[in-house]
Amino acid sequence: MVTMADVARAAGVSAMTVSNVINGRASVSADTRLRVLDAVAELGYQMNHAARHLRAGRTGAVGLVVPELDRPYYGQLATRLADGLERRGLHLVLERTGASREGELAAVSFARLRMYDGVVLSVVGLEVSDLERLNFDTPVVLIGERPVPERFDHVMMDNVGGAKLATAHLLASGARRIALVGGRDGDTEDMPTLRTKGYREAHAEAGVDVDQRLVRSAESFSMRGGRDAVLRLHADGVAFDAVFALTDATAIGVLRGLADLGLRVPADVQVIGFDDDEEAEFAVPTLTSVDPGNPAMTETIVRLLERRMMQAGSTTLERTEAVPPARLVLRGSTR
Amino acid sequence: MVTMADVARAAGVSAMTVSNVINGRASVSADTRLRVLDAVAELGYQMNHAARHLRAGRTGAVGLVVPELDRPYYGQLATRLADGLERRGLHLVLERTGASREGELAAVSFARLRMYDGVVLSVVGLEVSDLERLNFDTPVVLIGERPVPERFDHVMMDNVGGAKLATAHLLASGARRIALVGGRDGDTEDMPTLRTKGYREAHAEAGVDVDQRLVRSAESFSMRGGRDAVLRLHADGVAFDAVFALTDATAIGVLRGLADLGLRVPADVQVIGFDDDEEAEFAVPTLTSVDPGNPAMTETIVRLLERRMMQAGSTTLERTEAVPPARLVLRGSTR
DNA sequence: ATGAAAGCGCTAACAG
DNA sequence: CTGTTAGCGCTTTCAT
Repeated sequence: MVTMADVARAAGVSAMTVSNVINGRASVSADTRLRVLDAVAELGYQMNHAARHLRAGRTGAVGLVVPELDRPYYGQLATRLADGLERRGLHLVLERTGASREGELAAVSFARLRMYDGVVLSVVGLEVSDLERLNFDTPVVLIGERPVPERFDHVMMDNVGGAKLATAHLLASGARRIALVGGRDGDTEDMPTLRTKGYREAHAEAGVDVDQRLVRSAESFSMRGGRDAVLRLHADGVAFDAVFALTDATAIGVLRGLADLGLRVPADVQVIGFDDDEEAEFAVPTLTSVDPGNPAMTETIVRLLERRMMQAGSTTLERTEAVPPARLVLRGSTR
Repeated sequence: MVTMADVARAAGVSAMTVSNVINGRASVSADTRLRVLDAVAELGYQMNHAARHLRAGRTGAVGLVVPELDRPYYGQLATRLADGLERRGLHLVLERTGASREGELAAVSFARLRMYDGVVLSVVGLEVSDLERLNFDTPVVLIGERPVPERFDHVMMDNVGGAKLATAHLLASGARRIALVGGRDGDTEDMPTLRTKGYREAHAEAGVDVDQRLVRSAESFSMRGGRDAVLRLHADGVAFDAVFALTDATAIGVLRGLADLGLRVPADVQVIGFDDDEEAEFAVPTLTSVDPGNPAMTETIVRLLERRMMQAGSTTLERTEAVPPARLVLRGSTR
């Protein structure tokens, strides 16, 4: 292990000067800087991040904590965030919670989050009370749909509005029996409940009744969940002329299920998803989807994080709750 | 900030005893343990990982470093690895290199990798010489297709064999003009070159000539890259009765491109991908793909990593190069 | 079964 | 412009 002290000795300076050179701090003579850099190269010195972190409290990394690593939505979000952060000299690191609020998360993850200068936390499945306990002073921006404690910045999608947009479009194009795949009526303000609310509001405004059997929960918001739900719907003999799937991944599964059933999209059944994942543009047929304003969300997240990371004890900062407007992107799965 | 010393004071013991309790080390009386745990709960103490890391050299985290965060293959690999590692009490953290071997990676990432107890590194775009410089003693398992320095464990796909399998299947089913999307002839042993080699070998064995115009590079191994390549192929007036796409993401793009062109799959054109991503099962039509032995790879990676993490100075360990056998998974995109 | 002392490698604060 | 001192919060080692 080569330490700064080793480099200092080799260059004939103090460890402090090495530190100053490595961190590009002002006031090091060009000559000294060169000698130090030579020594660094010669010895193959690499910074010990743990030591810097302990002493300076800074890691240079931002953590993005999501429920699952294999959902396109999160992968694409991570990419956008990583791009935005890199422009500001920060490095993105991705972790998963496993979407379960149990043990692992509460016990391990919360302590781990202090490894980062800032954290973007997707709160699917976490209770407000869990978040209350998050009492370290790392800047945190929450994303996702659950209600969150007052003190956190929160960036969320317009779930109700977006779902309403999608449903209204289907109704306007003549659909009268719109299956809601992944839908759920409940009193918790989670993603499925909110999008279901938008679905119902659109129906109410159009004066169309909702057949309760059309609202189908899915085992997960995955491709498999979408396909299985639509196959079950059909097996149960429930007729439908359109599907609003609660996520794009689910919608891709729905398209697959409809193909299994020999139903044509959009001729027999129209389909709309939510998220505007890149997959939507390449599905067969291409998938109409609700764009929740992904670029705006990214921009906002980075800005909020940066703001809190600037100010150390940022309790004075006003708390922001941002909801970019949703927008419908029309593609081949609707008429 | 609540430290161990604070907890120790509250519990009327020494910091050392707190440490022993927290780490579940033996030899703490049940009574003392209880008092310490009470104090921990009361004060809301959370371990400072940076300090532990600096002192003990252990983080409990394994890093997976991949070129891109928004490729299904890597997301799914990460999920499998995280599952495997969690069973052994380790935590997976995902980082991206951006697939460029420039600056950022060499300068920042290598030092950052010491943040982990072990590292799984996907080496797309890295040169052997870069890896040689990776001279910290963190256990590393390399994945990906580039040749790697002697001292690293390496888990790779059977690129040549898998590509040969796919191509041979297409030839056997009567295809005579198989477009190779993403293909490239070269002398570097990278993924495209190796898969192209398998494609050519299958042709040679079947005694079928390859029209050089059928070997098309793609801008990237993404959906967009696949679609664009197939559209260009058509625009150039090159006839083809099958497509072997170098990755599943590329193949999904190819399916989209063929739909744009009004070509039916598999009636007019058969398609095979590589990776056996979950997407293959849900594409329209479902996608025949080369399964590189993903579960076996995961298992091997975890085992190799664990082995080196057990042994501190593991230079004595024999180095392993693992290549699980590839297998063709037949689905609806082939006849 | 518990504690005291020392120090991991770095950098803030100050001195020269 | 450069160096000295001290200490971040934990754990290793050795005593008791």
